[in-house]
Amino acid sequence: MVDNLDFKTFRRIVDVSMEDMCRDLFLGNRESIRIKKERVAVKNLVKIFDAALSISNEKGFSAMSLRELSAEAGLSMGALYTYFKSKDELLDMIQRQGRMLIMRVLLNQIEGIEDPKIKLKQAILVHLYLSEVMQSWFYFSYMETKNLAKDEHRKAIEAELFTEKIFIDILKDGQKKDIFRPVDMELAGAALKAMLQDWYLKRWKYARRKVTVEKYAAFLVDLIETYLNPS
Amino acid sequence: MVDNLDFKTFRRIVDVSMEDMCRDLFLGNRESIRIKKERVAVKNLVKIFDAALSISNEKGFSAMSLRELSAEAGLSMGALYTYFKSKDELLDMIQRQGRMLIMRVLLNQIEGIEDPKIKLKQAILVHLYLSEVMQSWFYFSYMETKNLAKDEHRKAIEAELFTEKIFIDILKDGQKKDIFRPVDMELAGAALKAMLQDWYLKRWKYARRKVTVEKYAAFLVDLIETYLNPS
DNA sequence: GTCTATACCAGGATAGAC
DNA sequence: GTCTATCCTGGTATAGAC
Repeated sequence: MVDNLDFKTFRRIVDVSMEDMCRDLFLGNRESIRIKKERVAVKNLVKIFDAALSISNEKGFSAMSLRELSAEAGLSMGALYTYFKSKDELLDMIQRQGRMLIMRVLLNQIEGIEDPKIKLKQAILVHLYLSEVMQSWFYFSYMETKNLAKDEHRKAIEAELFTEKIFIDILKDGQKKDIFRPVDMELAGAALKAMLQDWYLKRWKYARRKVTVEKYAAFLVDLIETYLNPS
Repeated sequence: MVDNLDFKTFRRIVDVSMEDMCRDLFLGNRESIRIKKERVAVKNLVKIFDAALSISNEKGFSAMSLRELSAEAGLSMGALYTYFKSKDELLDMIQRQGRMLIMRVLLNQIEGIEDPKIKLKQAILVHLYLSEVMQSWFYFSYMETKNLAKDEHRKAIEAELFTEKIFIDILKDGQKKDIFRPVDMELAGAALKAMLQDWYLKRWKYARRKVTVEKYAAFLVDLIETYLNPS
């Protein structure tokens, strides 16, 4: 039986940062990025991504002008365009890279757990902690999905359904093993997903009420377990 | 003891439509709207609002050009500007008018109910049914809140907290009367709100899975009642 | 690799004819 | 009340100097 994963431990064992994300991006797109030195490229990509998320989450990606982005990132317009070919491509890059990172961490942290109850809890904790560390990315991703080009839009929807399916599969497994009572697990999974998303979509609200991520996690686990307990 | 409000009945007894909303808007802003004939004004406002919601929900309000809006609404650019002074004002108008309508209906439909359990159910049903009828407005409102000017933005946040508080108050009342078990009602209210919002934010998902609003409502009531049942 | 200067176009907004 | 024609700002994108 594994102990509860707490937030501090999560941060220590899981390597997630803007820098990692940008390094992955650089290594995976060497051809299309005109800058060749890794140190320089990663440093600037971090500045660009940070600035883009910060401005976009304030006023929306399409309302962000590249002049603004250039000022906030501390790079000239010309320099920006050595990292991406168009504003739309920048949007795609941010979304794609974030999705990859999330999938990797989430799957990684729950694999090998057999007990559905423990696995469910672990998945909830990892999802919440991830969205706590990468809040600006999660918020951005949610809000800007509909502005993506068709192909990327489709992939974003698939990713959303895929993570939801991870939860639904755990729930169904638990039901088969008579650990959870028989309810509509598709709806339960959707509801769970909605509450997980609320954590990063309404961060201002929870911050104002001084709700920590661990308190929210405990509440969520309690709620879902109470609902699923055999009666 | 009241019977469950079903969706069909709701549609019959509650008068909500774009036209009503636009008539209210016209009557409340006679001075600032340059058109004087009610019939003409309301007809065109409906066309403008419908077009604006449809385009914005596809690609975002700030990405919608007024030329596009003018084409979709079937009015010239010049005509558009007799109904609002600027694109930003249009955004404010839509948001403000929708908020008023929702408050009116929601408060109206739950007032006078004493039993917390029945009142909670009624509030959930009314919220879901309202967002079903006005889905495009709810989606728009959620997605575009952050693009509002400072003052309207503040009001939108207040409205969000106000409706949440309606739920939290019912929950706390039930707890005081020992009908619900003692849990953190602020968190329960927030979670409930998140699931209510998911209904209009992820409509495509529920439509694809053929989940009706009444099925979703029943699920939500079951989930929250199970959680709150005294143990 | 990065900057400045500039091209070019689309956007919001309005004047004035009908 | 509505339309057409036009203004002008500010947007994305790039060329070419350093």
